[in-house]
Amino acid sequence: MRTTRTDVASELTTRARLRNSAVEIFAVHGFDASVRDIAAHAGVTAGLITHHFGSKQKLREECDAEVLRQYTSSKREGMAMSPTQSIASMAANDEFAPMLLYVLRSVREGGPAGVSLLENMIDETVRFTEEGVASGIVRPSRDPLARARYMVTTSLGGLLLQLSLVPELNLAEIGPTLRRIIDEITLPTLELYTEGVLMEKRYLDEYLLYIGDPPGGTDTTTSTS
Amino acid sequence: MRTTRTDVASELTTRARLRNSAVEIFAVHGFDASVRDIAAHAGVTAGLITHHFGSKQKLREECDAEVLRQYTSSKREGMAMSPTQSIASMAANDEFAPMLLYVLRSVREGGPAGVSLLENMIDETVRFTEEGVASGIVRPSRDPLARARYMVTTSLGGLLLQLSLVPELNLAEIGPTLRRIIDEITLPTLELYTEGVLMEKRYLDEYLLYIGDPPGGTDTTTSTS
DNA sequence: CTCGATGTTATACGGTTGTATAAACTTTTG
DNA sequence: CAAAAGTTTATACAACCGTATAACATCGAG
Repeated sequence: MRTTRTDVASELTTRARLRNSAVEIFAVHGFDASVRDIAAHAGVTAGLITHHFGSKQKLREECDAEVLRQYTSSKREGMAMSPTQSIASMAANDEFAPMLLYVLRSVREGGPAGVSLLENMIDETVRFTEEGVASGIVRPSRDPLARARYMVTTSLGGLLLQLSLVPELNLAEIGPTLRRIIDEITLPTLELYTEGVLMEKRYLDEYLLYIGDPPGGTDTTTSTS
Repeated sequence: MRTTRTDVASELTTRARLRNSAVEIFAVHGFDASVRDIAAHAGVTAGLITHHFGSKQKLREECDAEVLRQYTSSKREGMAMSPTQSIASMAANDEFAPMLLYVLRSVREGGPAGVSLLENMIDETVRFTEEGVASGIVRPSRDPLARARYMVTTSLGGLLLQLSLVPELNLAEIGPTLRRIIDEITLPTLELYTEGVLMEKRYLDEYLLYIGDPPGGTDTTTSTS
């Protein structure tokens, strides 16, 4: 029985070592990576992983929980940020590279972990934009939740799409690659977010007319055109 | 030897039938779907597919080519459109559902087929926005190529991200799902594209000042800080 | 009618996967 | 020191994968 302090510590570190190895392999090679690859990366045999986690699914769940914990804790440091800002700041720290890539893969896969992460980011963006509206920095929206969902899915999806264009990126390349991508999208993002793309308000007005009252806005006066 | 006309026709239709079956299975179940599943969906055995295409890789390549052909031909009907518009118009036609889902999966996977499709869309968007700028509809950009790349990757990536949140969508649900997603993002897209999000030009101006002259401007003076 | 080419299936082989089991090794404990 | 508990490996098994091979079925050509 493990009673001594060193025993407990070594057991925990072994579990943690295997889990971290799994996170890295999952992040780099995707969630179809074999248990044997994960074990080899940790310098052990596949049976040890089964012995510690029972099944690959359980291992995956522990990885999800750990990555979620790392993600939220490394985000709580500063103030409220947009998900893109959070990711950008994490991309600056190479230590967070595996966790970050794991998060992106989770979201792209669309499983339960990815969905909860995404909903988390959307909620955060709603709060972030509300603060911005209150302080006069952000323009109010006719449907703040839809806008937050749109901003998160497009920015995150765009990042994912550009990442998937890089063939087999290893752990060392994640940070620089993310920073390069974020560098390249900074100008278009700022242009779009401050000036828009369309010169005329026609299309928006026509859509608002077609769709009727915008959600949330109790528009009693029929002020057309 | 196949000399008669009927022989050639039947052979071609068999190949086409297998190929179309493969496209559907790849579209719905992803590119990890087994050859046996594809064969079962076509009502044949796995050996027949190997006999006709040699290997799974070859089958995949023929599917890529066929889908690319369908995509470009079903797009050439109208005038120049943004990729999102093209996808939206295709989503209205349930017949295009497998091809459309296959295209989206290809792009998400990031293989050669997906990369060429994406580059194709970016080029098209550059031309599309150039026409818009010329006719006064679209606001000029400081870096038109970067903006086109940004618009394509974000809109397409956002679509992909929202699609991956729908668990195991079958062929009949693709059309309605895509239409629902596009409906939900229409208002935020129009808001963002006509009004932007930020109230002040500060952030853009500060970035332009920080980065120096926008690309295309040959900045010879070493203007530090 | 026979022959041969072609469409199709049945079967099998080597590889990889997740996982179960038991043995060997290491460390702690009584 | 020896017994026990925990750690790690070696091995095996069943399932599935892509693919190769040979046999069977079908049908037109000479």
